[in-house]
Amino acid sequence: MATKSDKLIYEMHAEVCSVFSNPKRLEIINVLREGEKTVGELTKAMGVPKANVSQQLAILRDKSILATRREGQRIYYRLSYPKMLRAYDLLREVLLERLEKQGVMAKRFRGCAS
Amino acid sequence: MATKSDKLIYEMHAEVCSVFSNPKRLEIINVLREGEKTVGELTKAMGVPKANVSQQLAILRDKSILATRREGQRIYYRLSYPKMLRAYDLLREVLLERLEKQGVMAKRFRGCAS
DNA sequence: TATGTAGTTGCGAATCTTAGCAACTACAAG
DNA sequence: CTTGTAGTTGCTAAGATTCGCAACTACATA
Repeated sequence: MATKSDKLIYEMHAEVCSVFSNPKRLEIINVLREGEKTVGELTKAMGVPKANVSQQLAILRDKSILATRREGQRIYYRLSYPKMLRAYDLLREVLLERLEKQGVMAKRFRGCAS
Repeated sequence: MATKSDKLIYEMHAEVCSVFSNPKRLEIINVLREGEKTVGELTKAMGVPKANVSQQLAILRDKSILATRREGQRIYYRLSYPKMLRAYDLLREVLLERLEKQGVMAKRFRGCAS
């Protein structure tokens, strides 16, 4: 049986993972893969209101997934844990496998050979 | 700039990842690591009401993260994508690194040498 | 000090998630 | 057909997330 502290770990684990449960946060993480970026650069890359980007950045910063560096007026964001990128990629692979499997199913259903 | 179909991929990616954003689902995945289990076994292992476990299983099944096999009255659940376990482990490592870093900080703050 | 640019924060409304409970279906054995 | 065990589903209240908007702080330059 799971102990009380097991439960606590699962909760903290879920908190870290929940970083990945939002498309905008995933996009931020993916853009930061190339290296550190300012809020303005992220905003432009994503085509999303600055305040909204800043809110997502705050969530990532609070979970210490991102670190920052100020340079004059600009604030540069970067990834704190490059390991997250491996998890990101693995989960995207799972998505792609799933889509392919479903695609094959859809084709079979429609009676296509290829 | 991110295209419309990029956005769609990010959304589907987030959907897959959101599987990890709940402690009970993480526990289910972790228990299934040992091999397939019935709902009753999961319920016992987790100490959570059966209906609640079943709901989480339904979410995982709908996202095709889990597959099932019936045997008499019992239904066995198993992981469809073992890759998810690697992502699970990587994200737990991130958590542990973060905790350790914070632990070190806390110790420094309290002035402990070790 | 005043103005502009970069970024953050607070708030409210709409939406999604979660958990508990009761009622339900599915199978097996008598 | 009835009873028991295994699992699922529908409903609902409480709580969490998300997004847009306006107001805010921080720094630089004049």
